[in-house]
Amino acid sequence: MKTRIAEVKNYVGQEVTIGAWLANKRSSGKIAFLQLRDGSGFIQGVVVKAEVSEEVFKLAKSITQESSLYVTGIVREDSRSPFGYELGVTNIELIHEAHDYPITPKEHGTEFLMDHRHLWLRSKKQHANMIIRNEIIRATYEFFNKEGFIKIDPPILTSSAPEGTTELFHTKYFDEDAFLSQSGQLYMEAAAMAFGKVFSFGPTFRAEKSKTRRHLIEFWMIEPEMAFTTHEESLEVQEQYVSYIVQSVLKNCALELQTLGRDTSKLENVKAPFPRITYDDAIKFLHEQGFDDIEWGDDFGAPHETAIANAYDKPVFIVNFPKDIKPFYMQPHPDRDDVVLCADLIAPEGYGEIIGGSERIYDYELMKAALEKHNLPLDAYGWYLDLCKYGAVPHSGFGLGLERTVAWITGAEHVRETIPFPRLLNRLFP
RNA sequence: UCCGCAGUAGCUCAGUGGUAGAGCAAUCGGCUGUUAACCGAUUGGUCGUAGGUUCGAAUCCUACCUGCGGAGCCA
Repeated sequence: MKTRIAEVKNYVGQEVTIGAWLANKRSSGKIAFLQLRDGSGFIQGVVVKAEVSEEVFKLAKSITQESSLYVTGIVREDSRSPFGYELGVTNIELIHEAHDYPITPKEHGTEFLMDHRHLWLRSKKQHANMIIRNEIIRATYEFFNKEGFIKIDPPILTSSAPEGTTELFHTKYFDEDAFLSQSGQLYMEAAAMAFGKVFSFGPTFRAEKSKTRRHLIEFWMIEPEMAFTTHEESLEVQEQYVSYIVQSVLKNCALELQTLGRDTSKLENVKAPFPRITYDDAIKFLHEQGFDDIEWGDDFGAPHETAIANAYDKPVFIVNFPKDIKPFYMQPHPDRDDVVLCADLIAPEGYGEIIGGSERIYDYELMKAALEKHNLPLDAYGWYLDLCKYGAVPHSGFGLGLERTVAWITGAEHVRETIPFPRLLNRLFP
């Protein structure tokens, strides 16, 4: 019976064949332990000299790391295995013999591992990272489908910047100038007026010279947008959504979290509702904590975000930022002219901002004035202004950065380990 | 763009002016329950690049390149 490692629990006591790669091996004179992986999981194959042919035992002792094999054996439960099962090998068929696999079972530096990212993905921890990333993606689709959202795909090639500030990747669109999308939000607002509740999930490009553990040049963002929805209602969706993905990972990726050595007690507590602190109170709090390098009107730096996050045992919303440090499309606070209806969600343990969201302006004159104030060309934004012209409604939305969320949940040191092939300031390879 | 750190064997590193080293990987041998297995042997070098100081430079000086960590900006 041909099967995969993830399925062997269904075949205890039976003989199965698995297509696998050799991750590592240990052997002595009369027994060999093969650490096998097949993409679905990791299992140990035990080859006992007395139980197999001489050729098979000789082969077992000589197989090189990352050679591909068909391994046949009897599945048995074993408490010594973290996975719970092992394979009593009866036969091995060598498919391809690998030589001088670069990533050895010892430690390696970041540069070397990143240069071999195409091979590094095979290792146990990177495998666990990608499985958890996949679970977050799966739970995202499940959550939004359950809540009645429609998935809408905004364009990646665009003619204008949603927010005039950040640097965009410039390219040519035949004879025109074009830019890679840095956010699908404006398109999602149009989609929300067509479908009510929508979400996007796709790549985003920022040509920023950012070089920290929280930044990628190309990253993936989930951007829901909801018509007839206030800022407060949007916050409730956000905390429900984040709780849902954390609880899904805890439920479905226990082995992967264990492989990564993640302290899950800090994740178990992540259940809605999340605490909220106003920008005003956050500034006061920071001053009380002894930060004298920030004043009302400044944006938070990484140390500020971390200090605020550390005051809570769940993700925390910072709400109502000053208008001047936020993008043009945010709805002003009804009682105050100087702040807008927005929130950043700060993840615990120093992982920083994972969501930015707001209620959007829907008054035509207000939007027109906002565009003009930011020197954005009205002709390029004409289609966006149309949304305020034909049946405008209060609406809110947010963007969640996938890699930062994966980094937080997996406990990764750096977001580069949370995406299969990271694009960084100095890395476009492999 | 700015600040700080680093570049020596395939990998991780030691070596601060006088013959280029260790562990791992690889190869060979040993070992019946290993968990980065262990033990013995063998193989393995343009010391990031260019220039300079010196009888002599991996080591000191200058420039450049590359990477890492952080800042700003952001998700």
